[in-house]
Amino acid sequence: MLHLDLDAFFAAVEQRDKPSLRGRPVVVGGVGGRGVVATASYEARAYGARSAMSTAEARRRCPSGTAFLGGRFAAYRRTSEVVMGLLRELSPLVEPVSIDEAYVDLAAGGHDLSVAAVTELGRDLKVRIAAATGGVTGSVGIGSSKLMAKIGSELQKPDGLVVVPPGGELELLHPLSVTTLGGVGPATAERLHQVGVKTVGDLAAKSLADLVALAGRAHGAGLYALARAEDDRAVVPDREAKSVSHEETFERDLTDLAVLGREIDSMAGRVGKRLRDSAFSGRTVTLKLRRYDFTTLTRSQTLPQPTDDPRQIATIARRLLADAGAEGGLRLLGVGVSGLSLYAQGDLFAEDDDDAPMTATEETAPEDAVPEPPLPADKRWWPGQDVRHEEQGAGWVWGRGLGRVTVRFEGPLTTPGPVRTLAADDPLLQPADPPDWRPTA
DNA sequence: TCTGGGGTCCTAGGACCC
DNA sequence: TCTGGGGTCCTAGGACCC
Repeated sequence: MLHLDLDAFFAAVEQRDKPSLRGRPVVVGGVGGRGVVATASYEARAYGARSAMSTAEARRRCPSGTAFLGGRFAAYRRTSEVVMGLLRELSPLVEPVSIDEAYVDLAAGGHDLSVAAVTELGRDLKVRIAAATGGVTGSVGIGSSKLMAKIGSELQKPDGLVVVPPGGELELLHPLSVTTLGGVGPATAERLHQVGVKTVGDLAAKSLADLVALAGRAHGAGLYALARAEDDRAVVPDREAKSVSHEETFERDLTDLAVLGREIDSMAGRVGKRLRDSAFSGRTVTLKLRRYDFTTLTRSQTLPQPTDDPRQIATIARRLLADAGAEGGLRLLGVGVSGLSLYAQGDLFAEDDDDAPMTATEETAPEDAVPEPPLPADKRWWPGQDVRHEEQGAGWVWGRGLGRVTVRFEGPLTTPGPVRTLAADDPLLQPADPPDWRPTA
């Protein structure tokens, strides 16, 4: 496994594009009164500027002559894509973790996995990245798992290369601070410190039961394994998005519900557009708000059908805001949609085609009060396109116009058949479906 | 002039169902 | 005459990551 982490990425792109910034402290992030630092160049880090620090604090620490920049995300994305392209030459299994970070499964790329060979590969990769990006450097870690590769890339930043030889994992891991492990943030670190755990070695001495009691079932079991360098997490090249959201911190706290309503409309517009651009829609609309005193809460509502409609998203978010109230003022609002499915409202079913798969319908949500035209006899639904789940020959098909139509097939969906419209009381839709029913009939 | 924005995953309680 | 045992879905919050 290889892990690549580009060094002070946003600041490095700025220094590449603007020679006058080279060798000078550069801070990229929010430049408004409530901004925070996204990336500080290594020159700025020398003065104590750090990611996630308020920009005001970074201004205090850095000398005059420091460049404070708002960021040019299109440029970062282009540069990132160049780098990801180089990684994909190494292996079909590349998992971008963020715009400046990725894992590569070298085994899947058919490489010689000897220490000497992967060391050479890492060196060569760094040279090619610098050449292709005009001087952006990256730190590379290579090891037997995601855990070891990631730790390797952190050990010699910037411009580092660390190969962890197989068998050397625990020797490297155990002296390190527990906070080196992914998933150990401030809260977990504090609790671990209270029971005397400072290093990964200390962690490895704890029982599974102790860690589960301390950090919860999933997290505790994860820590127990990582402390032993047990990590079989696979590289997942194409993760599907699970939610889409937009949020904004205001320069000054807002109280006026009319003003806040317009902010919601604008955010719902962005979210709806992004959903539409990616052909997703979602059922759960979430409003996030942060009050004047930084208390943060979320309110959500789940719809019977997925939506990507900005007006519908905004209407729900506005109502959630009205219920939550804006007393004292809000410093942040956010609008999000989750529970996503690949689903085009109507469009998938609008085209007529004569491959004539089988289908059946049942209205499941009469309270939706969707005006309900009789189902046209020539309507075609496409199991192959819209099956959301396939297992043991069972599947669910989505229709339009009648609300959500959920049909359960007790048979393979592979054989097309003629369209059938079943009444709600059709025996085929009853719980006692004959187990050998084939929807080819 | 403290404390961004975009996400993921997990937990827990309550409603509801069989 | 005092309370099952699964399971799913929804909501809310929290920890964490980059």
